Amino acid sequence: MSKEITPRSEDYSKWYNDLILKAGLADYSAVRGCMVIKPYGYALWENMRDVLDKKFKETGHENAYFPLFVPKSLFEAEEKNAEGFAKECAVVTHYRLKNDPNNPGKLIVDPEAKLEEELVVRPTSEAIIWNTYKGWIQSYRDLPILINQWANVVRWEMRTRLFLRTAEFLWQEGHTAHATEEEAIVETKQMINVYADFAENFMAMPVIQGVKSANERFAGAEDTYTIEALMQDGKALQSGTSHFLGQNFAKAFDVKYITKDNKPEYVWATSWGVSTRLIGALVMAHSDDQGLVLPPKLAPIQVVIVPIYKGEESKAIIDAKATEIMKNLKDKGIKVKYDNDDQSRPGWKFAEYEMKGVPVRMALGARDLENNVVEVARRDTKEKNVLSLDQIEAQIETLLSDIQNNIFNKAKTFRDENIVEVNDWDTFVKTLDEKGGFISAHWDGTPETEEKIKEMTKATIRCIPLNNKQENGACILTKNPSTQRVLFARAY
RNA sequence: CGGGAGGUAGUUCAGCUCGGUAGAAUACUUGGUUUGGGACCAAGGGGUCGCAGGUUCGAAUCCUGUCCUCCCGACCA
Repeated sequence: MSKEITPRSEDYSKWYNDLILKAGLADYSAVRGCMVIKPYGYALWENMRDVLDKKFKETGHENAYFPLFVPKSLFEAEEKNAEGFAKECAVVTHYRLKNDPNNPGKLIVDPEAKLEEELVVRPTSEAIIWNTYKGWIQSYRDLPILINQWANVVRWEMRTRLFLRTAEFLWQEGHTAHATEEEAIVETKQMINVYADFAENFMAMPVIQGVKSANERFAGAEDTYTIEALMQDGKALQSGTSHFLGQNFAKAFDVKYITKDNKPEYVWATSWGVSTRLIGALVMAHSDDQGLVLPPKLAPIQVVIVPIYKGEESKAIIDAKATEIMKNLKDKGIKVKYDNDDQSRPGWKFAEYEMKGVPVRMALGARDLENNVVEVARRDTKEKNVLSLDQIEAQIETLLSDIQNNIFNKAKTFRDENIVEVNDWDTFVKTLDEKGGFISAHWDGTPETEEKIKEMTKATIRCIPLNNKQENGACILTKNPSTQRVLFARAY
């Protein structure tokens, strides 16, 4: 069949692309670097979005929506932020097309319709949002502002990869304003915790929480907190970030509030986001050469029932039983699909749902009905078991939970096996080349050293883990004194 | 932006070296037989060969230009 995917061992990136395309998550589009998210991929995003949205609301945030376009003068207000994003901005310069007089049927940009001021298509929304917050904040009574928006952003990346880095992507961005530094820092940490909890308990993807080095920090932030995950090929993936923005944006947009003591004070800010990149992370974290492996908590379909019948009469009987099982599972809140499509045969369906990563498959045939059993296959281990149809709902519920735990543990074991402490340069380089993974090593704390290491090895500091153990040591490269280890890796 | 690969049927690709009526597999349509791991038989439909020029009696094939996509790198979430 044409639906085979390239094995990971042969070509990891080809495997990844094959998987996305053949599992029906996304397609390439006519636009460079932009992809079409297909219904199955979008369903996955919706599930992620719903869980996150609930968590944001539980932590006191509200959703709002700000414009796609940012006037250039606003965009450039916060210098570091502007500088950081400038080289990847799409810019709107005109607002009208007209017929090409020299080429009938074709359109040209109407030179008469040049904008007074260019509009930047948002690569992130701090500028437009802080310009707005200025009008909303006068007193300490107006604080905090805790807002999130679900949106698309555009970053004109030189090289793109499905989900991991696309020119346009979907994300959420939280933007909060606080009266005190302390409160803003608490918020920043709270949100990275929300992300870590989501990654581990829903995506079943273990992450390391930490702080970015100055080089890797978000443009315009005082501190960037990150969750870092490890992919199966040994490369790290930054999966979510939460920024403490200090008073940088408040100063840039002149956002002050009057304190209880009637003194003007700049507002403290945070911003935090995760994107459709998480889908790429999810794919790479668990999937295998047969296709996707999805965590039950996020899978668009948790259980698929495949009927196996001979003739119409047998089909009718199995239909009846399968429909009953489906109803009972649905009553338990389980997402079930009963695939009684007569156009494809069971074997084809088995392969297809494995490709799509459906966690549990039930195969129900006449033979099973006679014995009051059903064949249940789990996607993660590919184990098949014949289970009694009595209390099947409870058994499936347990199984789904087992699968969720199992794929998390598997990913965690892999991750833990791939964090190594390294104390000398040769081993550092050798480990990167041969094994990949996170390397815990001493660093002298200077941006120059980090830059040099990056140039020499392509490895960057992924983060300085939170609650990092303090110990004296010597920098892996310069041998200068160091007080703690940081995590290095090659990253996506 | 540098390097590489590519654009021919819905899809994957062959054909190009050496110019001569556009091919395969798969998918699709119809009919039949099937259904416990990607079914089988029969018939059928489907492509201005990325685009624009040029050479030629004749171009998917040769030449020039151009657009686009993917992969690797630099940049980045």
